[in-house]
Amino acid sequence: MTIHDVARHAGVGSMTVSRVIRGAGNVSAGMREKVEASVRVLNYQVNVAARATRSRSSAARVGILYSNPSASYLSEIMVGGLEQSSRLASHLMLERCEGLAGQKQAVKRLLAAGVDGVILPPPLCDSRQTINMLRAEGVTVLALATARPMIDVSSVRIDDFEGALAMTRHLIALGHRDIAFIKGDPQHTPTELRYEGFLAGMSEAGLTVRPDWVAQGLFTYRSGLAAAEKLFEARLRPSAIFASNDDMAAAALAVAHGRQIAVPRDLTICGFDDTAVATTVWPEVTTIHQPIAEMGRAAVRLIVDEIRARKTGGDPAPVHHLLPFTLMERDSSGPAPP
Amino acid sequence: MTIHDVARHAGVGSMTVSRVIRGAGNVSAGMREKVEASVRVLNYQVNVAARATRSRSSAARVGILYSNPSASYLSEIMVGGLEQSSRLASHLMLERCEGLAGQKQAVKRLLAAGVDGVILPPPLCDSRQTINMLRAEGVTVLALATARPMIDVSSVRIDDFEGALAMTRHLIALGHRDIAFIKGDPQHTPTELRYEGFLAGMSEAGLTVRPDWVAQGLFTYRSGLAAAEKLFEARLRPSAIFASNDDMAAAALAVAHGRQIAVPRDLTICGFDDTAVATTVWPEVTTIHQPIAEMGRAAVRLIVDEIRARKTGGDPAPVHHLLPFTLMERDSSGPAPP
DNA sequence: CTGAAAGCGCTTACAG
DNA sequence: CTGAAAGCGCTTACAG
Repeated sequence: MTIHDVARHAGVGSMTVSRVIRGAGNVSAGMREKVEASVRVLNYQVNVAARATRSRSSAARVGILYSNPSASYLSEIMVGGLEQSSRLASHLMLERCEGLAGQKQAVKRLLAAGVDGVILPPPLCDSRQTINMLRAEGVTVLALATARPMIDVSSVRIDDFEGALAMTRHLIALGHRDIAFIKGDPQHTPTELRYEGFLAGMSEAGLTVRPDWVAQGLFTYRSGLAAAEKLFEARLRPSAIFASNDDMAAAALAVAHGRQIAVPRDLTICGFDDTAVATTVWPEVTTIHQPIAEMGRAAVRLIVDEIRARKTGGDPAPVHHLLPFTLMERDSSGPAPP
Repeated sequence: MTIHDVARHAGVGSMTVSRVIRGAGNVSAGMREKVEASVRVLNYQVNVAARATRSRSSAARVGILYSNPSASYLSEIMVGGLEQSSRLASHLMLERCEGLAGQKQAVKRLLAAGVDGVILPPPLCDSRQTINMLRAEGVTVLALATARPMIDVSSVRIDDFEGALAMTRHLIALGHRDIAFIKGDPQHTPTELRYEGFLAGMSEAGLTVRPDWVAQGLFTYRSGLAAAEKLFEARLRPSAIFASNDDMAAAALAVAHGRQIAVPRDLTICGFDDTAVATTVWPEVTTIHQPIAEMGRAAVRLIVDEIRARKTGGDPAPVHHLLPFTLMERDSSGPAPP
């Protein structure tokens, strides 16, 4: 089943079929319809390999460079990324690195494989050093799920501030007024924004934030254990704990369980990110869902566009794409006790 | 940089270069060396797209059909699978499904995309129904990380019995004699094998298994909570708990934490699989690591071989590939208390 | 707006 | 064992 079979079936030239399937312009409506009908009838599918040989510019090679911490995102990124990549006839590569030395090696491997662009999930998305290393080799870079996009680097993300604000409003709507917060690692970009979103939500409801109800965490489970213990040692016990990621929310859940505090009857706990652990623990954690698959799709689309523009001599401006998040209401949250 | 550049550099014909890079026979040692040297000097890389156009048989399309529970494996599978896939110039697709209806739709989408073969991670790898559905459409199937391979379906896996045996021996070597076990979901294939491996390890050391130290779980965190609570209510407390997966080990850890039992000082806890949760919780869980990336690589290689054999009119026998596991000693295990 | 020709980089026959 | 020719299925110029 080739382009020529479709052309014969539709009674047009092969070039017209090529134009239609590529979505190129310069095709009359009548021709387009005939071709599209034939494509449907014959169940034609482009041969991406053949396409790639001829149109060098289409065969963009895109790498995803990740380090351990973001592994939980990875499969979801791949779901969207692979789909988009096969649609664009681009090639997707996965490369893992750890530490700075490992990073340099990984960049070398990617270059040897001929990458044109690299997508960086967290936390590498916020490493100026990594970005510069890649750019020095002429590689196009895109930051995925970063909280603070750099003005000169294309990004795909959700709004962390708005996410935290939405969660805080949700808790307040459930009747909670005594809300504690577990902050994330000060080194990571989402930390500040999520905390500010929380403060904004409290403030707009006229609620105060007690200093002993704010605990410092590091986004790890272990830090969540310590933070939760600290919160429970406060003079008054909050009716809800908003942890700024799911790992720490899961830890808070474990601590509550150990203290025989029933969740959500006596205490509401919620997180952020909707990673695997949120649905692993029990009760499952109410959290802010990042549309990671969608973000992977968008990332591949944007970076391939940018690569193509660059190959044809252009100097495309960075694109910043903001996607909507979703508040996932699960069993770890409930109305405030009377 | 093409095959012709290499040929010119080496002073041979392009066909000779093609033979060398493909690893085909019929090349004299002298020629081979000259070509290999030039490849190295010029840093030549095959253009997989071009290769794929000519050798039709290479352009195998492989789908990975997964359902939610195995999502934690997915990124690791992709790491190995993508690498192998790009080496073989095959195409990898990802498709998710939930429930039986979703499964039928997913199979339809995969067929529409023209898959030749489908890799099934757990738990779909053990669904005769799914396998038959795919086979009815002429699709080659491979079961990944199944515990009980079906005689007529190719598989890539580790030995669950040996894994559980190794962990049990490890605990015994640490001085533990009072070892409790949390079983998995009776519906899943690894459950029985892991339990048998545990029994074999205990038996060969002349240790008895107390009935009240064996708890039934379902592989979920929640079931692990209940199972651990039950174990702690036994008349005597074990010095080690071997949970048959990491989710349940994490739950046991949470229960121990709640009861102020120090891990690993007063209690050793270990799991199986080495999924993300094993390194999320604290202390990190000692567990049996499945080499998932390697398994992804092997799965793609085997299924592409099988697809090619079938395309050329052959009727290849199913292949069963067993990979070695690794015991990951982390902080949740330690010597038995005196 | 449409199509016949040339060529992408490789491999499959075919001939020596 | 070695290589010149033809062709994979598509797209990029080029001509109408």
